Amino acid sequence: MKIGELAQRAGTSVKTIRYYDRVGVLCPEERSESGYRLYGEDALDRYRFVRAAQAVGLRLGEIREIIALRDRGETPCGFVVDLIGRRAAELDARIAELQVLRDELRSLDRRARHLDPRRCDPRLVCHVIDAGA
Amino acid sequence: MKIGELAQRAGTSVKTIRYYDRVGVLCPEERSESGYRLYGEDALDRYRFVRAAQAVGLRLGEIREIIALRDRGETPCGFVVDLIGRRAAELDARIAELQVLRDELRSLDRRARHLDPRRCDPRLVCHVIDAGA
DNA sequence: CTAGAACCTCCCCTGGAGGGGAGAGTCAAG
DNA sequence: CTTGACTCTCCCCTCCAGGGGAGGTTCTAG
Repeated sequence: MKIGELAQRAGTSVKTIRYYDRVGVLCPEERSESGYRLYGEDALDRYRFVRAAQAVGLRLGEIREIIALRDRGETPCGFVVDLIGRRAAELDARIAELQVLRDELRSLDRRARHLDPRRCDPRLVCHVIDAGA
Repeated sequence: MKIGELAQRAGTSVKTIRYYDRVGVLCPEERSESGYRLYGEDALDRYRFVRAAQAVGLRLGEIREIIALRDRGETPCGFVVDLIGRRAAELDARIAELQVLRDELRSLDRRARHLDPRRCDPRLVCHVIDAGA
């Protein structure tokens, strides 16, 4: 199967499939004499795996490592478990940061509603934000 | 005051100050004959305002708009309140997304610990992720 | 007067996952 | 035989807030 058919059956773009080849997560089985990428049926499963892994927040570089382990005959489970554990911890930290920021915005918002714009200090750009700094 | 002194007193880099000029959030009062940026004392307050606005998640383009309103003699409060309200709503949405993702990762993690790597289907890249797809 | 510090503009680089398009080769049907 | 669809590689562009450095002025202290 050539790249166009794979892209269509996978419901994605030719550009994406080429990009996946380039970063090493979905390489063609072989090339035709003229250099066309040729894929087998399993390319479709591989594509779905890549998407599933992306959907849980893994980056293509990490997905490539998982695939490389598998291709070396090792079971990547341990690596994957580590990876998702770390990613979950990172997410926790990120979520906490965003919550702090959101709470700050909410309190700025509440305070701003009690401020009178006419009592703005003309020397400041905006007392809503200056006051919150 | 020239750019180097401003950068030092503000505790930032010359590059950053030049960048702020370029995007229009902190422009010099004037230029010397030789083209050097010359700043007044208020540049320091302006700088702090920009940093405060960045700290609550506003982008330089938005900060520029706030400053532009102010420079046109309008009070940007309404605009700012809208902006932070929208940003807070965006953050809520983003936080919810990340929480979903994190919960998914946690459940993958829990399930993975009960799987036996030796029972991995060799045709799959990784049953941990495939199973979660 | 001269060395070196400070300043200028201009251009490329980062990271992630591709998108857009140029220019050229290849393949199938009419 | 030709046309049009498909494919190839290569290069630039996106977003964001700058960082790095080249190559060229200008200022300042000794």
